[in-house]
Amino acid sequence: MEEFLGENPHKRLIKELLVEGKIFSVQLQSLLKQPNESVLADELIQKIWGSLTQAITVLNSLGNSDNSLTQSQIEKVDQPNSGSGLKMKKEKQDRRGCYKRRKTSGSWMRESETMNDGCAWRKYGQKKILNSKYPRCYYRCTHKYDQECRATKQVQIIQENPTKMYHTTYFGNHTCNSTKIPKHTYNSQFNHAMVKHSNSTVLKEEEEEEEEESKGQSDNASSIVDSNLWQDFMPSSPSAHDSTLAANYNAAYYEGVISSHDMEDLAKFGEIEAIEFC
DNA sequence: CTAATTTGACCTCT
DNA sequence: AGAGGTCAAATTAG
Repeated sequence: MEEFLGENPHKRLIKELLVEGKIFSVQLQSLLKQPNESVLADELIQKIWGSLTQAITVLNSLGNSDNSLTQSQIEKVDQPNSGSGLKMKKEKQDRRGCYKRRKTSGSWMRESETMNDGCAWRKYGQKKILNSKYPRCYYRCTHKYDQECRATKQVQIIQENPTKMYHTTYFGNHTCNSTKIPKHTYNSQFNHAMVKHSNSTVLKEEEEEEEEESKGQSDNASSIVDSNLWQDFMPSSPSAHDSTLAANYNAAYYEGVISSHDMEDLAKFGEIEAIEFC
């Protein structure tokens, strides 16, 4: 959510709808023509979903200025030495229950057979939810305090499903450096999972890194690759001049996925340094 | 002993 | 008023 602040909403919408939506859709289309690619196709579907969710978030913020104000106020309160009344209250009183009810914007969801996503989470609460057979569990990043990582998630068993499936809602990005996501993947952050994971060399490197890292952790290692895939569609601030990103955009243009007009917009907003097409 | 989990209380929001 | 989100003391696990 924070990544939206200070970013041009128009720019964000173009990224989410014109670029990500189109690129991922076409990639999915080509994947569906190939056998044995159902896992990657599923990941792409999740990414498209995430992209659309982000776009809706931006639209919501455009359509309701009151919400934007509330968000900025919340951010202000969170800053140290803000001196606001709420902050004073937080410092001097019992902080239990002192929170703003979470809005669904800025969140994204995932359904899986395992709760494990490769990150270190700490459970901080569990609630019985109305009309729900199973309770909802609340998790925050283990490094909330030592690295000020504000990522949280809510996990709920999907009751309709006979096999145990988990519906997880994520809030905020991990800002800690404890995730198993290789830096080159995490930092580029503009959802290049298809590019990266279709490259066997890169994938192998990632698996080796993960194997090293997983030695000291209790998480189930079986879902590490899966976790890296889904982590790629975490909403986050893209690197404006990421070379892979620019290459991806240009490839998308050549494939006809995005138009010259889209590319002009991207150049205008600084997503690519120069328009490479003729 | 330390870290994680459980659980009831407390608070905000609808 | 009640549902949902968070806190923190108590408890459990490693």
